[in-house]
Amino acid sequence: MNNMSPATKAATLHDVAKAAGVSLITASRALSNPGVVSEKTIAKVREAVDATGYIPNLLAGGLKSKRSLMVAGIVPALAVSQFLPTVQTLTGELAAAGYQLILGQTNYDADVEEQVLNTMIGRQPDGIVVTGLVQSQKARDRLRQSRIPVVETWDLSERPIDMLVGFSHIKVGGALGGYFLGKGWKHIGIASGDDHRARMRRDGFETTLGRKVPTALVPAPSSLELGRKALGELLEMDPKLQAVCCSSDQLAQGVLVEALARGLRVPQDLAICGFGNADFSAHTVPSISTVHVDGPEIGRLAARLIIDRCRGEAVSQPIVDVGFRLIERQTT
Amino acid sequence: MNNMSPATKAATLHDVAKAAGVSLITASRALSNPGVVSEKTIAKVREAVDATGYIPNLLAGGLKSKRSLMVAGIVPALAVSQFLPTVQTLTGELAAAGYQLILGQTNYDADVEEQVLNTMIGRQPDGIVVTGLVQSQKARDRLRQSRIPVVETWDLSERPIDMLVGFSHIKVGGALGGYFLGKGWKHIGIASGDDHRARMRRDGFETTLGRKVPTALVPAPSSLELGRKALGELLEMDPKLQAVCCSSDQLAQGVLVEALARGLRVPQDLAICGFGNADFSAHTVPSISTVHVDGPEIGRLAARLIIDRCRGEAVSQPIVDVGFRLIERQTT
DNA sequence: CTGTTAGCGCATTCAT
DNA sequence: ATGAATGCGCTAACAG
Repeated sequence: MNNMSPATKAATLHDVAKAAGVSLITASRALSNPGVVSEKTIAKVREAVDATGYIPNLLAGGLKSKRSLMVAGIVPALAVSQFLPTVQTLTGELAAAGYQLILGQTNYDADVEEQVLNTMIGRQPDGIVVTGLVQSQKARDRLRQSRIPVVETWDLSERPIDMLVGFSHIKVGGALGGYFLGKGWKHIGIASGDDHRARMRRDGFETTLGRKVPTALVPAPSSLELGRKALGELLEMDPKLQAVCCSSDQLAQGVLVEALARGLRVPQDLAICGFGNADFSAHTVPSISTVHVDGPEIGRLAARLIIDRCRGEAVSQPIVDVGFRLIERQTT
Repeated sequence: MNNMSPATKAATLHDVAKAAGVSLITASRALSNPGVVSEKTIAKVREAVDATGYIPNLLAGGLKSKRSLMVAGIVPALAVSQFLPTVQTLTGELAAAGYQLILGQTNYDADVEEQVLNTMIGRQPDGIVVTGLVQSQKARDRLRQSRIPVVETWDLSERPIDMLVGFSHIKVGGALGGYFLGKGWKHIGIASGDDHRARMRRDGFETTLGRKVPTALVPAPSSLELGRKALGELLEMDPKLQAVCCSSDQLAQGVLVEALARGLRVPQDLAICGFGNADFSAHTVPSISTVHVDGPEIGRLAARLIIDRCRGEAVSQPIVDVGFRLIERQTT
């Protein structure tokens, strides 16, 4: 290895070429397109790279080649655990293909979202992955105009900006409504975050039940604490409460804890259902019934779509419905 | 607003300048350094920006100005909930200052970490924030040589690569050990992840107790499920188990659930202590004793250090110990 | 206050 | 298989 003074300027491809005794472009090709360069030259260049400690400047490469090898990922807030498996898988799959993820947070605010997306476009990402549908129409137009591959996720729409991997929250709500109907519960409550997707599930739920349902709304991010509070509110609205439908497993766990603390038997006195199939839900006592969504798969597919598009391959199915699955456990 | 055909090439600063009837550089200054440009010119340029739908190419700007306005953030895995508040705050604070975060995941693997850091350096970030200390010596050397501001976090070291915001895991373990000693518990067990920092806390714990402690090791990421399993293992090792020290609140919650499921009274039959002060820990029944670490503050300080350094301001305190705090709740 | 010139580091033409 | 020239889009330096 080398032993350059720490103040030395970073080596450029120019330095590598000089050290290897070849031209700039040959060094470039040896590294990024070795197929067209002789073995011997490649070896020399490799050696020069080690000697100089060269690290390619991806900014410069991206500027010229129009491929930044970056993908923007937009979430409402990182701590929304709902999306974590998706973002984690997305990041990993992209990294495996040589892409890095730039993170943006919208705080559930359409104006911030628009702002963030603008900045992201300026970074010339090779793709943009958004959790949820992009709210602002201005941002949608701009994204479409930018010709950057876009994947909206965790929701369904007839007219995505470009591509989409998600599922129908209306249908989730409907399925839950049907399940609650089948159980014959009359005194039902909802504990729900007040974000867009939770509202849609609630709409689907109430539509299937054919009536409005008493609801405790909680701010994001939902948590065990808020679930406990929500149950308190719901019991005040309806002391005969038999079952609660929650917009997340965190809330459901809170409702469960509060119910047990109040001496209610679950599910005999109070049934509880969550959403998201969090890692803990199968292992609480009693275990939490919920709706499973394959978060990692959403991330994987989103990465696949972006990468295929970047490679110029035709994307045969730009809208993927990954569906969902009711999981019946002990709380119902 | 405009109504360009969607196939139109993206507007460049050149187009804006032409539309505004000024030179390229004036347009540039009107946008990035308005102080030195007349009101009238700025207005004209602003208008031209709207008309053309111009979005600055930050790749090009960064190449020339040597300020990419990007910061690399490295985590073992995004789903390690321990770090989420830090990363979320970091991302937010950086965004507020005009910087975006590029995410990298190491999967607790030193080779992957080295690889990821190399790629990151190639993106010319204005700063790098790492959770934990960088393991690979090669990577440390390279980072130092790169002259990029680096903040290591969530740990303490006499010789960080550059800057550091964290606390001593040895001391956390020591404090927990002292607390357990004070309680007079004899039959003690540890449920611990097998990552570097958890090991250090365990070392500190055992050192203070003056003996080895039966340990159930669990793989990352720790979870409620693994906590339940761990208690099973610990009870097999020592049926008289009185107290368990866990490396995360997720594990602690699992131990709690399993203990209650086995009919043990907590804390009378079994005391439990966690680490991290997760959002749920204060609200379980019984609530979980734990060690509080200010994750958001770590993110905020890391952002501050990077930003100050980028602005050329002297950083008076490159090593910040944010400390920790034992929180005694009902499980002890 | 505004403009001209130059070049960041690399990859895509073309040529040899 | 290798090389020379050109420019990606922007901003830092210097002029005026």
